[in-house]
Amino acid sequence: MARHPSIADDELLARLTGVFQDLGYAGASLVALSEATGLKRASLYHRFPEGKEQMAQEVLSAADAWVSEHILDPLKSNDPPEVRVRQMKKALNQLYSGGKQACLLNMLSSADVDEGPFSNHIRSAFKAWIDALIAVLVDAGFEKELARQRAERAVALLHGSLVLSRGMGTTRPFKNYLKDVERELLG
Amino acid sequence: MARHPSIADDELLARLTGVFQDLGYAGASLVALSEATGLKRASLYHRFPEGKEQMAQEVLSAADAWVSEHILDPLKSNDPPEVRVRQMKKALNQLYSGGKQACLLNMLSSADVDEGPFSNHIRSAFKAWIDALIAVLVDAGFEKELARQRAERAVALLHGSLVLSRGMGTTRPFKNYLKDVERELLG
DNA sequence: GTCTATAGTAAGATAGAC
DNA sequence: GTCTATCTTACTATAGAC
Repeated sequence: MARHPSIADDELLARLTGVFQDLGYAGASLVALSEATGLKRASLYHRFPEGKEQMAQEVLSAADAWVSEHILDPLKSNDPPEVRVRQMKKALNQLYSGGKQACLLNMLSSADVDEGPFSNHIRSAFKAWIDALIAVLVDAGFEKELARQRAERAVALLHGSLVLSRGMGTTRPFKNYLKDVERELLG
Repeated sequence: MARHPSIADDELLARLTGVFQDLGYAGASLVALSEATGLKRASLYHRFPEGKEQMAQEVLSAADAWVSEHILDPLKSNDPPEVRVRQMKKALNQLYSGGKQACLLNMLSSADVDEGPFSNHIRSAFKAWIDALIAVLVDAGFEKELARQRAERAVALLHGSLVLSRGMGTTRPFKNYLKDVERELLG
């Protein structure tokens, strides 16, 4: 028996994502990953032969794909800047569960001080996000260097609001961020 | 022999701090802590009988003391608001080594999802910081609710700039933050 | 594809010599 | 106060039955 997956790939990755978001890479033990997914450790190794590192890599890739579809692509659309930013806003609220979930990029940075297995991935994820925002701001009429500064600031503020939300045990900082992000960028 | 400490308490705590900042709580193994301090594991247990958790607690307390002396007290002084903020700026640059070091509060949050051993400490550290900034802003003439929002935003932006600096492998976000923090708060 | 059982390794922690 | 040596537990990973 059990010749078929007891959990779909999407759901599996979502559960793993949650564990890495909550505990970071070092803190995400196979026991925790196993309990979160309902799969025994050996079953996890069947799906991810290279173990925990592969799980984190695939979790990162899945997050990348989600962000591309729900955030970056909309930001690159031909809609007016305010519309594009508002779409990002909705997606961010989903991505971080209204401020209850930490950012994967922050939680997986812990693993690599100098050059870890996720450094390149994380760096390019941040860069892609900032670049997409720069394009929106340039479209909105901002001079390029100012656009870069504002975009970088908006991404920093987002991640800081998540750090603060987690640290203070309230989603208020994140919610305030969402409320102000449009003005923060375009105002 | 070896009847006297081979490393002073201050230096010891500083080294431990660095490890927790780089690796987080779960990632900071006793081997890493031992190598960073030059003390064997058994010697670390002699100084911290309750082990790793005690080390992290004392590291947090030492950071608290440093922040109180170099940031919070100056913020509570009678100097003009701009002077107080400029003092904070200098201290922040030291505390985070110009953006090369992550924030301890962020790195130790990973350990506790719901209520971990550091939650209260972290929460009150954030709160103390924000409250001190609120007082400065109120002194500068801002209405209280606006002061709270600006203070919280400045703290979030700081932590986000550190997340971004680490993730992108450049201290630029942090340096930009420092450059703008006075205007961000009082402008 | 999932499981139980188990190997192998690294982690946290202690005992006792100097 | 620091060390070597050791213990115990937890973690990562694999083997093989179903």
